[in-house]
Amino acid sequence: MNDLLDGARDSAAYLEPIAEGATLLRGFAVPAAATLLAAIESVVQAAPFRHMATPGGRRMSVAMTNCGRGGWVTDHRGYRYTAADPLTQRPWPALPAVFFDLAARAASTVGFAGFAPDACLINRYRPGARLTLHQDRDERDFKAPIVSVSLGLPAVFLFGGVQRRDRPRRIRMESGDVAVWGGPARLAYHGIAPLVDGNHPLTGRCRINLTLRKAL
DNA sequence: AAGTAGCG
DNA sequence: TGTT
Repeated sequence: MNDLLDGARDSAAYLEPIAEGATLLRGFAVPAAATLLAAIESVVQAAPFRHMATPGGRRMSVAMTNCGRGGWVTDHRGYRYTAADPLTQRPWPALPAVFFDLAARAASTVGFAGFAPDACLINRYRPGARLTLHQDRDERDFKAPIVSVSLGLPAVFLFGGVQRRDRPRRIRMESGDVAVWGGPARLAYHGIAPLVDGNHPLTGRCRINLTLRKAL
């Protein structure tokens, strides 16, 4: 299992700058992808995917679940991190070591040493699902970066600036790609364009995204 | 301290 | 969102 992670160092992974403080690691998670998928399965068994509601009452097209000490949730009361899954009233499943290690290593590779995530949001995109431009600002402190892992179908990642008016770049994310943003880019607006239908050997007709954060 | 990852 |  460690050899899967170590393998990333020797694979064809390469870095691609997105913006100041934001980097794309292409192919970084390819060697660990199957292991990550297995861990996702076990999380979902305890905390199933669900479509949360925005404070305005709209159902999100992306299905979500969480693992780690904190889980991101939204409902009519707003956005926040909770220790327990509102669906089951039980604590969110533990953060799998393979998630933690991958995120810490990706962060350290691009200059964020000591990243210790305590929350992982798992997003499932089916064809047509999207995330409009938003900032991640529900975390306690913004010193820690965000690490985002793409698995399955490709998607167009929209990455803008810290001002909403900044026009986002469109970046194609493929399975095994990892985006890391922090420092001056920590509050950058970002999103995902509507997922294009397709079939991926790993996930079938969907894309799974892991977003690791230090939230607490 | 009001509004929000959605909508047209 | 609710409340000093």
